[in-house]
Amino acid sequence: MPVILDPIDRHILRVLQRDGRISNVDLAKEVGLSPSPCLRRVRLLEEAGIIDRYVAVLDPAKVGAGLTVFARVWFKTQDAEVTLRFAEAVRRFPEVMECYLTTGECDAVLRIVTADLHSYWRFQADHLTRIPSVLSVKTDVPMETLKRSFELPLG
Amino acid sequence: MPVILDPIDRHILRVLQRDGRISNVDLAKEVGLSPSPCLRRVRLLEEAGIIDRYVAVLDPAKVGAGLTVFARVWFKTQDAEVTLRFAEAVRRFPEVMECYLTTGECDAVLRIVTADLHSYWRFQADHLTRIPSVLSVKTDVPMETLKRSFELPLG
DNA sequence: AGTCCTGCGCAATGAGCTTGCGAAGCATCC
DNA sequence: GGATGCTTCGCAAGCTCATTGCGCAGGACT
Repeated sequence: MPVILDPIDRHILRVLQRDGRISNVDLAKEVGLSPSPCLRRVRLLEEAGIIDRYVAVLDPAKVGAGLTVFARVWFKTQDAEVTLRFAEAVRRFPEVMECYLTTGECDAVLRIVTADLHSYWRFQADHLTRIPSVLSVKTDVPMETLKRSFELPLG
Repeated sequence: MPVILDPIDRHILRVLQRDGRISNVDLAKEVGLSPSPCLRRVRLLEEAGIIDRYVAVLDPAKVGAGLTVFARVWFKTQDAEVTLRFAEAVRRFPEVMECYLTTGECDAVLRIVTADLHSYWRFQADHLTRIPSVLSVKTDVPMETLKRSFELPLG
């Protein structure tokens, strides 16, 4: 069950993280295999869940989702009930791209995507702060994206 | 130059954000077109930069990158020189998946991925706090991921 | 040395991609 | 009001690529 990753597997993963739609023959050439064992390895990586899925990455600015906001959230209380309800609420909002429960300064970190600052404040007022679990919200608003990578480091 | 998105284009984008490797014939069926005009639309979306790229999404836990940390960074000063050097430094670290320059409470927000908390503190001590621009760092450490979506809302 | 096991390359078949072409819908302009 | 030009569709042909089964080589264990 635990699939070991040899250098060729890591090479495959590195290439697929850069180009998820590369043809199998090109991928095979890149990693120094013939097409069939290369495809077999990819299938194994998929079945093992190491490759979770393939997605198209859109340009946020060009589809009316130009603004990213990081919202740090504090809960009213810290019980399981509260986090569960918060999770359910958050899952329904497509604007919330990521949601993490944290320990330390705040209780949750959200990455929220909207068209502009106007839409964001509307979302926060109308939806985010109305979730019963939420005590308060603090935002960090990026003015510029310096780096946005999708490639996990593979040792 | 400004490419307009009709409902079919948005439908295509929605599907490709969910499955970036769907075959063109299946995609065409899904959106109610024949394969050729469907492929043509996809090509146009790619050339317009609306589709930026296709990537394989890996399971972080299974490739030794199980820990995500949000680091908020404060700079020593606020000039262009400092941000430029910070950007260059950050770009070289594969652990830094995202980096945003922010306004408000802190100066930058980073999403950093490492194997575990140990590796993170080592990274912060050895690399992050040694960037000359950096005055201080505060971290928010997720204990649990409630949501990790790659699908931008498309109206 | 013999056997088992794992992983590679090769070849054939079938599916999907890609391009050119003709037709239909629609707006514009005499 | 009808003709013209533009856009975008569907169809068909050629070609690349994915997929599967099979034989073979190299290493481990007996």
